[in-house]
Amino acid sequence: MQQHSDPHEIPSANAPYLAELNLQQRRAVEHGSDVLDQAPPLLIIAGAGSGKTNTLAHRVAHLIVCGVDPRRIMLLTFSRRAAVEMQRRVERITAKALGPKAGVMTEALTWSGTFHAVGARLLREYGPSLGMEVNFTIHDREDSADLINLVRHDLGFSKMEKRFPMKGTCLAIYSRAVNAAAPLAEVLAASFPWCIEWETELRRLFAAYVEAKQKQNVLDYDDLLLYWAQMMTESSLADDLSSRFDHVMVDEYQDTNRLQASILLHFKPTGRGLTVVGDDAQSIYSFRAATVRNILDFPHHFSPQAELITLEQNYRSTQPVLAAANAVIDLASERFTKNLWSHRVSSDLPALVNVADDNAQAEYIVEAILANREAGSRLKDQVVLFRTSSHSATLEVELTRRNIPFVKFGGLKFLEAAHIKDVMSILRWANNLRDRVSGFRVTQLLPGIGPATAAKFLDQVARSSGITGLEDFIPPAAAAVHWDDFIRSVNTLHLGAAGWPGELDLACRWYSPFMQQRYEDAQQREADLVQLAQIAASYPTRERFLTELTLDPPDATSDQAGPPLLDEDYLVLSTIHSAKGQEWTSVFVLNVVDGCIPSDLGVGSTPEIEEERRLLYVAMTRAKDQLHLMVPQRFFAHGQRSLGDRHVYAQRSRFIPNGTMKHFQKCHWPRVDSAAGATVKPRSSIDVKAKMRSLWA
DNA sequence: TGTTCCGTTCTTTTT
DNA sequence: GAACGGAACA
Repeated sequence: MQQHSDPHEIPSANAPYLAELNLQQRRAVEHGSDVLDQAPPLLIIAGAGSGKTNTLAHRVAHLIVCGVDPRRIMLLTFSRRAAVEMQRRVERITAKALGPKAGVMTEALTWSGTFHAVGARLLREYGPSLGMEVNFTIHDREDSADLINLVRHDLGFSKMEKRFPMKGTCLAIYSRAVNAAAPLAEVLAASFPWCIEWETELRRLFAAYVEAKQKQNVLDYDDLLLYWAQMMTESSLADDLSSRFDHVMVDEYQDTNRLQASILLHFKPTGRGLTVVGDDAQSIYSFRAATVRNILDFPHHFSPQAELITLEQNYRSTQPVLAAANAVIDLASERFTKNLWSHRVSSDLPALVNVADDNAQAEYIVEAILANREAGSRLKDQVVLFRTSSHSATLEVELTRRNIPFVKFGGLKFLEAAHIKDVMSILRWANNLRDRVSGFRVTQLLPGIGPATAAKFLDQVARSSGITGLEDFIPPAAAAVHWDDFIRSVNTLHLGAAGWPGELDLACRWYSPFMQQRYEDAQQREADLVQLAQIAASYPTRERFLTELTLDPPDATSDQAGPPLLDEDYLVLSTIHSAKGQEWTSVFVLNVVDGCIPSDLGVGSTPEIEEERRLLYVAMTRAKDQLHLMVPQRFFAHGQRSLGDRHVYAQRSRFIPNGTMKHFQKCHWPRVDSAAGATVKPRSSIDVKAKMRSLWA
């Protein structure tokens, strides 16, 4: 697979596979194809629905057709899902141009994935040059929080007279400091002002946390970027890596953070062969330290500057949907780009639907969705979006009651269930006996063993080279019956004697009795383990399974439910964040009220409010034909104050002020038939009860 | 030392 | 409504 030296082989401007692109898209696709790996950097600002993914896929395909070795292309995406989708499209487009031999080429496009996944792969490869061990374990967010908690206890921070920040908060602070590449004091002042007084302790905590990770040979998500970034500051390694890739492309660049930008700039310092794509109006991940400055400042990092191409024609939405979305984003205090336009005419304005409460909201949506299905629209063409995973609870109950299949993205993940974590911990611990979080969890599965005994045992394991030959450790009486089997099973796994995926079966078989004892609903959980075994079978090795599952956890009910469900029709429920980059014919957005969008947690500062505005914009621009914004008059706030939950009277979101109303049709539901007199639904008694309780508050 | 129970605090979005 | 820390009990 060598590059063509003969310029005549470069596809002519009339290549049929490029025919359906518009002028701007075409420019983006063909940028630099006359000079191939000498191409100057390219920045594509691509508005919502402007064919961004398609353009990038065409660019990759075009490069391959022009003779670029696909093994020398790196494609960095925001999620694994996006990477898979991109790959699929590149394949299709390349096949049009190259016919049957295209498959071989696109198969070789192996360097595509998230920054984290690619980082993990590089670190396994370059680890030895960095003084790292290669068989490191990757901790997910919960594991990392657990480890930080252990350290927090060791340092005695868990019992101060004033309460020390909780493990999740500690990790969030650490993570932000790392990803924003900012000093601790700055991070505390900007994002965690209530923790400022703990700066000294936090610094000690983080130092000890880093030390613990290294001792145990584990990396957290942030380390995958941090070590990669460190590697890039070592010029010999950076040069080596840089010379392996002619083209580096980054999707969703508006949602990258400073650490990722620094990796990129060291990777391709001249910018040659670099393409980044994004839309500043859709930046919604600043809570993860993403900064929109990355995309705005991109052109100035290079000389000559990056070429800028803007895609403004929207192919997705009808004009009225787009007009409403534009009206929302127009009110943003800072706007950097473009006004989207569309040829797709429609007389239907987006609907702003007033309903009484959460229940009415759920009923309305179910009715509307069924009506759409009657009219020929599949469930799959419709989506319900929400700010917070818990907002869909009532709707989920209603969908279940009415027997409407659905899949939910975002929120609680399969891997977060206790029994799944237990089994995963067994495997991870067997893989790396120094991984204390896993060992701690596994050891305590045995009856009679709690934190103190587990800690003592793990100390011994750490001092010896394996798990056997620790005869001097005497388990407590209650655990004695299980002890030999425990040691034998873990050791078998540790030695890798059972093979993959047989090892998972072994782990499950050992674990099962403890699960039966521990949980009432063991039956249900047993089914999850079967599910896990199915997933495991699709990975070639234990290490790949552990790594890739940590970096790309299956979504709550989709991947988990597996292929059979994918053939069926189902409704999609998703957080707005998880809906990024996707589109549906009909979109319903829940709780478009102040307190939900914007979230009342996010109204502290102007940038936070602006991000919430963009979030609504992202939600609205997912719609092709139909858009419903739901406005319940009351919503249920989890009882933060005193006695239990309470209803809050809600205002329409501040992002839809009166001035924007002309873009919407206002509806009320249930409809009040004025001729026959108001058909008022009987009020539920909940309010009365709450009032009674509050008499005694 | 392990387990259970009770009171307090915090509650988003995800690789 | 969950998760944590502390206290009481086995």
